[in-house]
Amino acid sequence: MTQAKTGRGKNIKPVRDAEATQAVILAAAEEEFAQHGFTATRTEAIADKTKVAKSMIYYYFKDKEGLYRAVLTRSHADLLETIQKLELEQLSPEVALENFLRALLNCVSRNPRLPTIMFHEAVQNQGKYYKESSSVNIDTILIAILERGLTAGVFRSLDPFQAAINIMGACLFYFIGAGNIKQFPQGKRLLSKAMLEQHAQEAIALILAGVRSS
Amino acid sequence: MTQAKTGRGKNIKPVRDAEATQAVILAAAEEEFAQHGFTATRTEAIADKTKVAKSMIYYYFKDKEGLYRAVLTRSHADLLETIQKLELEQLSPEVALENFLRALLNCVSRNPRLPTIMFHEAVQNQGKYYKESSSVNIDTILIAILERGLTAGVFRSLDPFQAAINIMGACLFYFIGAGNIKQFPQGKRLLSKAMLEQHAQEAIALILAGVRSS
DNA sequence: GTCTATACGAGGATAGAC
DNA sequence: GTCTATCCTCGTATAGAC
Repeated sequence: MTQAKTGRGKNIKPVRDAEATQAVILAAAEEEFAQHGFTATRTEAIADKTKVAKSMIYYYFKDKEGLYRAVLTRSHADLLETIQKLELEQLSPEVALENFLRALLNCVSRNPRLPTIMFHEAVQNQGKYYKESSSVNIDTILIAILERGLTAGVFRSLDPFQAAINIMGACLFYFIGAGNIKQFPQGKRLLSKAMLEQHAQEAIALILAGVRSS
Repeated sequence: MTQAKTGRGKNIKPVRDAEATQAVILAAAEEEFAQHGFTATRTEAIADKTKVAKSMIYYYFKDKEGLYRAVLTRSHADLLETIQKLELEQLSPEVALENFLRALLNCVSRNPRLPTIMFHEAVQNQGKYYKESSSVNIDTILIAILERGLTAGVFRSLDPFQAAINIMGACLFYFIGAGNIKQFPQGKRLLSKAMLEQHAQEAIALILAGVRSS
């Protein structure tokens, strides 16, 4: 997609690649929306980051809201596909749960902006756009796994709905709190590869131990 | 503090109570900041909600940022005091953990805006104001409990730092996701008294089972 | 202490040249 | 397709009467 720039006489500027430009805008928008949410994000901040003109946003995405929708759907679709590919219904509840968690954590580790995007959407917009962008959601999938494990007797007695939320929290809060947490004295780099892997391990261990029966 | 209004001739308006006005503004601001975060909150929205003039915000709190700081410090202090009163160092790690969780969940159940305020602060402002407003933080307290339990051998082998974050997540994500979650088909009222109590129970059970050794 | 009216800057969106 | 220049609304903050 990103073919060679059509740089003739002048040294850098003229790019002229519709797809590339859109991709660049989307990437920058994702960062900005992830940090600030819809309202507080400035279109100019996105433009500055991309080094394309602000008006390109309106050319490709109509307005700020259109761009927001685009970011939201893309992020969410990415996560949802990954999870659905696992075909968790085929597996035993314990294995299904572990695979689910591993995939989820892997996905958000690759794109740590995802949790904060969803968070902003949930809090600021009360899930308005979120709802539009998908019929199925991942919580439902997790609930189903927990229910199967309950009836099979491999999980301890718990409320699937409540447990699903708390499990998601144990996985995702890390990314949401990252900004705050890095202010701590020890000043660890939470999004380094090593720390992300450790987080995945720790979260999975906590959850599996937390739901197992006996 | 909120003494009788000095309503003479006219039917409602003239209140003239500095403390009361400040309190009203603070309460409204807390709601708005909790939903929208600092930047996206409109001072006018706060004023509309309070039915006092917008300029009162500037009179009492200098500017939007001053008001934000006030909200943040108050929320945080409330939570921190509650936890510190427990004198957890005196207790065994298991009991300390359970009391900690119970107090935390009780506190945020009474004020469900607290988690979203802290979250916005973490994500949008990277914990800038948060850091100012307190030297100690609750995560540190939780980490200490986990470390004590580790050396005592009552908790399974885990990383206290990582575990503390994930535990907080299991408790608080419920409130952060509430906006999104209520869009679900079943449409439960997540902030009803019954549901909040169930959440506390479920979260505590999950965490205790998750950290216990053997 | 409280209100109304307003100044002023920031930011979303568009026009039109290239 | 991309840019620059510009319009105009919205939102913070202040002035000044009561």
